Amino acid sequence: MPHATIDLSALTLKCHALSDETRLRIIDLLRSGERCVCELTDALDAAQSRLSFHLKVLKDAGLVTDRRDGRWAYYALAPDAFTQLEEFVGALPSTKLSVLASRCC
Amino acid sequence: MPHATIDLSALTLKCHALSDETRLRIIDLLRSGERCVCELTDALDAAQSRLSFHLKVLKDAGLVTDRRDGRWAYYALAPDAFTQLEEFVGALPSTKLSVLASRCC
DNA sequence: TTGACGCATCGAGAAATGTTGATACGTTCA
DNA sequence: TGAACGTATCAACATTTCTCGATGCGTCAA
Repeated sequence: MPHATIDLSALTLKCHALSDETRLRIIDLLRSGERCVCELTDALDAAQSRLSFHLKVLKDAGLVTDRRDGRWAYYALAPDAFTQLEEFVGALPSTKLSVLASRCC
Repeated sequence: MPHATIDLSALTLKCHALSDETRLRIIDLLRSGERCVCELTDALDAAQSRLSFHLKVLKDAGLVTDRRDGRWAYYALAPDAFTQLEEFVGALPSTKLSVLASRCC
């Protein structure tokens, strides 16, 4: 009962999403505003299916949002998610995980 | 030349270290002070080689330090590393990756 | 010096993650 | 309607990560 009940999946999802170079580069490109997938494939010189895969990881983690416009899909950062994760990482050395997991992300 | 020169390994190492439930639980146990490996194996009910593996991941990421005392190895959190990572995550949506990578972590 | 202990490391296998090319789906425009 | 486009998804494979048991090394105590 002690730790078996804590759900850490939301936390590990977010951290995992930031643990890949391609995804950090995507975030870097979205810093200046939303981009469609084709702009990202051009900028990163990566296959389109690869970008879709990584964008899904980022979206499932809640770090980006997507928007459909005609045949284009635009992705943008979700700044609040970064703020939450920032607080989580900062509090990690001093706050009980059970508290963080329930409060955060 | 644009992004090929940025070394993101230190950043991805740290984020990857936080993307695993076992390692988050280790951090949770180290919150109240340093612990030897055998205390962690007891608390987490995990094989000793498994703990050593995850402790190495955390250590390579710079999130924990280790200290030898006789036949025991004591691990402790490295709070500064969490502070740095906290700042990195918070700055990510607004600061160029090249700047973050060179400054941070 | 020998044996028990605590820990790191290794190899092998299992599981998860990432990549690639192909295909399918909805949209736009002729 | 049909063809070109942008994107998501899939299957297959490659790569990485994790787990487990075994082994080896240093330390301590008898």
